[in-house]
Amino acid sequence: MAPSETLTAERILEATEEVLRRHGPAKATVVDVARALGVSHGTVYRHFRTKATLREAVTKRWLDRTSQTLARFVTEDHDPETRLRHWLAGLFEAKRKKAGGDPELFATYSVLAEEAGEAVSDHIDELTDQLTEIVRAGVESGAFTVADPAVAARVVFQATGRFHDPSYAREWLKPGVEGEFEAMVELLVRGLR
Amino acid sequence: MAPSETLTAERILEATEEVLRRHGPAKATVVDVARALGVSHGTVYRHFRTKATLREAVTKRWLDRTSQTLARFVTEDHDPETRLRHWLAGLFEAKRKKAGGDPELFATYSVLAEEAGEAVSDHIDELTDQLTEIVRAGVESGAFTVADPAVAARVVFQATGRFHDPSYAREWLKPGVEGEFEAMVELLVRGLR
DNA sequence: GGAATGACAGATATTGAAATCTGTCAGCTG
DNA sequence: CAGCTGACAGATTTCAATATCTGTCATTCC
Repeated sequence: MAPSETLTAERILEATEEVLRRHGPAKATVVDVARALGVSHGTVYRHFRTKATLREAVTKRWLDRTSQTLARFVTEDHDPETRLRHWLAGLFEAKRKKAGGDPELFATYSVLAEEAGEAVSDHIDELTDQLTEIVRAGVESGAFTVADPAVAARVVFQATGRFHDPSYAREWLKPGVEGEFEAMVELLVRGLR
Repeated sequence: MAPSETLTAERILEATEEVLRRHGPAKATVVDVARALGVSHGTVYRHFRTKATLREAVTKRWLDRTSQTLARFVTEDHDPETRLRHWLAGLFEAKRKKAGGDPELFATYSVLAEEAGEAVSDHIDELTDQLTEIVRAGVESGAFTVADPAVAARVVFQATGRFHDPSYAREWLKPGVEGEFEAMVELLVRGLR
């Protein structure tokens, strides 16, 4: 019962990510994944009903990594405004690092995210919930003044889209983005106070 | 010297738009444009050096229509905050109307805009300049308090990207966008004051 | 008997040959 | 002679035949 002999969903997802890294989103097939695992493709279909399901699962896994990284800023030991600034900076930083560090893999996952409508909107909901939590704390402490924290959080998330939406990834390399990001956060924080 | 006998750049652009409307961005060829005008394609090349130049010109023409629509809000007879609100609402309205009224043509121009890097960034510069003008007036009247109107204008433009960037066009149909837009403008205006 | 296999049908992707397009230019035309 | 034409070379696109892939399931294997 060595791990290499038990075929789990997790092992399939690892192999899928590897195949995606190698072949890219257009050419990565279920047959490739099965080959990488040394099983027949029918076996992969026993764990994931369709290719789309498999892709969505691997995408969700990728998105969840970001959510988890950011979760710590929500409960951080700072005042709400600082937590908000850290959370936004953390989101931008995380995305920029992913995009800059392995551009091909990032492009691959951007394509997958395009397909995986629900996984993405769930992810956005999760991030917005985290933001809402911070804004709500700010309202309670009197640092922020907004009618509805959930609405304010969504607006802040959307306003900063340029710094986390993958379709703007190429902008993240330009000199001056850092300054634009600072100015954006400044304006939004002022609007919340 | 009837207009139908004089081949001007403008007539070529009209024909190009018509061909794009009919065939879409992928299949619209210079030969099609020449055929629509009843001339040889060599003649079209006399007015536009390349197909890319022609496409960029027709894109610029399309973008300029929006710039002109919005220009009137800059000098409108209202206080700066109202002008800002009108300008932003006008931008959203104009884009949404274009996208909703003729989705295929909008999709066609979205593709063209993707290719025409410089025409688009010029257009964005022009819109940002208009916004800067309004923000500057607001700072002078004491309605707004910002260090640099140009920076603030760019941030406001970027923050509202979701409501004017063509890549978000499908979001514009969802119920509730109107409310999201209002909330966004509210937060930004508060941040500027 | 529960998990894995591999043959299969229909859908999708690849390939290479033929058709069309882009951009040039020498010559025609009014 | 200024503006237009159409033939041309090289690049790109189309199309149809071929190969591969997706998803199923009767059978095999441990």
